[in-house]
Amino acid sequence: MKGNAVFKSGYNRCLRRLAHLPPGARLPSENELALALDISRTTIRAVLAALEERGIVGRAGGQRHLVRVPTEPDHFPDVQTLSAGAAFERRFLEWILQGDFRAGQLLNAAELARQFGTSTTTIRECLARFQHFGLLERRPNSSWLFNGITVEFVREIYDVREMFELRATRSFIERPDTAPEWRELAVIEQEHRAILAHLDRDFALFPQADERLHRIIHEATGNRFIIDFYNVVATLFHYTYRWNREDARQRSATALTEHLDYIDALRSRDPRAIDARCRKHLRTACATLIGSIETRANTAAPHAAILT
Amino acid sequence: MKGNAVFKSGYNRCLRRLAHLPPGARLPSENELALALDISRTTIRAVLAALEERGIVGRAGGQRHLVRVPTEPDHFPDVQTLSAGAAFERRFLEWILQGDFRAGQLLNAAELARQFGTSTTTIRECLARFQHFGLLERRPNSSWLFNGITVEFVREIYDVREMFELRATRSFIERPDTAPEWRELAVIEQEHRAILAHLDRDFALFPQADERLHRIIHEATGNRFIIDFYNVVATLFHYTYRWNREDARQRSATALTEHLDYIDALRSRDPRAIDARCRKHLRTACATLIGSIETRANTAAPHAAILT
DNA sequence: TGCCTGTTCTTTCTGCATTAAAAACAGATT
DNA sequence: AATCTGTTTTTAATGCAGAAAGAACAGGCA
Repeated sequence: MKGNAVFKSGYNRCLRRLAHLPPGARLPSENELALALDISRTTIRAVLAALEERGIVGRAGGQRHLVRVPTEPDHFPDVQTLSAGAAFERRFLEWILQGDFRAGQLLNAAELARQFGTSTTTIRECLARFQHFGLLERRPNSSWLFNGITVEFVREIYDVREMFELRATRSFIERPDTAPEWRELAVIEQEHRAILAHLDRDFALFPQADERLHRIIHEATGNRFIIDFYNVVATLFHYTYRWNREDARQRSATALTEHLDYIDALRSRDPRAIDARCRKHLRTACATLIGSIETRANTAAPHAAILT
Repeated sequence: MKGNAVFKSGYNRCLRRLAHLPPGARLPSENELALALDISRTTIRAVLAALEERGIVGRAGGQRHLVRVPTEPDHFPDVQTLSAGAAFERRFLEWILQGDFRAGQLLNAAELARQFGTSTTTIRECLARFQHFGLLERRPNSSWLFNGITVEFVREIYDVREMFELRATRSFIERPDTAPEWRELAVIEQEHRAILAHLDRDFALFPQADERLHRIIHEATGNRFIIDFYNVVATLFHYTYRWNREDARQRSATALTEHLDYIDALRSRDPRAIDARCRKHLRTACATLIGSIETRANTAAPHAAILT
């Protein structure tokens, strides 16, 4: 049966909203809440009914009011607020990229379903998405082949990424000075400087800043294929970033500095400077990733084979 | 239940193979057949059992022999040799791209399942694939949005395609003279000349030749993202080629000539010449496609709304 | 009239069951 | 020893059903 993730996430978000109200306050109308939480009125009604049930909300006639201020234990656990598919996607990527699963191994849907406690239907649908990432290959009427994050794979990704990002910078610098992107860029620059200023404390914030900068550049193209590709890249990097924790501080510092140069180049609107800085940064990033793959291959023993 | 498409396609391909043998001839072993038809021995055994049942194949002890030469009516209809998913994919693309379905309309899986006579499971899985094409957008817990082949969409595709193809030519010309790609290119060139020589009769062969040329170039990169993208492009073009039948002959002639120039440039290995010819050809192709979209928008009345 | 809540109907999500296909195993035959 | 066929065990493809979420309809009240 369908897991009521929308209900639970709505319930939690609704609680958070009520926490700001004083006890006794009138609740907003069902329509207002539905709009605010971006779920249907049907679901809001279910949430409100549950809140009444638990004595958090009371009603007089058609009007609802807050009975007591909700507390932390009133919330559902976060895991339950993800749909079966989304939850599996997260856990699966974590498992396959962080764990010891190696390129060339086969995955079977039935086993995964057992392991992750969901149905094969959900598994199949999600694995199909990863095909798109170039991570998995489907072999009809047979198991799935894990292609793995190999050096070759990273080269292919970066090859495309460089093309796309250079192309994106051209769209970016065509924006008029008044465009919101330039303001956003200034904010990103400040964020970078702030991290650099307290590097020892904050270097772990680098991935977010990185994602924000590259995303705004890619999005300037307005090209759905380029943006879609960046989403893939960002997802993969999110999960592979932690492969090599050594020098994380140093690597962040280098990348942040390269970013600042890159931002300067963008401001200058000089294509040559931009190309040079962008290429330089991407090459460093690519080399870093390849480096962690190799470290990983040498250190972690492949005691994988949980699944044949 | 699972439709036995593998069995039926194997059955047909097996028949075709037997048609070359004289009556009374010994059949190859199960293993050999399984390997040759690229299906499992289990399925081959089912096929052979069915052939015995129908008196096409007989057996003495463990040995099978051909009793009578199979004829056309012994085959299964082609439609049944496609898996539920593949069959739906084909019919759906045909329907949505050839029909009057317009950008911005909503699709719902339940209705499609009724219309195409398959289950919603299959529909969902396939629609997910088309997300990748940029054709559809999934809106969780709600219907699918058809983005359509708009002028904007075509511009985005060609923007990426130009980057990829220019990049691919660089890989291509790095191949040594002895590489099989150059031989294949020569064959493609001959094919082009042959079509041009009998243009009035053969211009309908152009799409195949076009696909073959561009594919060999893209594949030279060995980059899975580039090749995957070309697969998307090729599929879309396969279904949109027939939008504007006017001037099909003339358009093919232009493209074929541009291809020949492009091939010459590749042979010269001169990057500038290649870029110029490649760009020119892609711009023509893009303009042609945009032209047919506009024609289509003006002529075909949007009496679509089969689905709300 | 416009917004609210109550109700009903439709559609998606997701687990499960069933059958086709593959894979593994085992004895037989050359 | 290698290859063949017969048999059994697993796994993937796909339809279906039940519950959740969305959408539309309807009466009531400011």
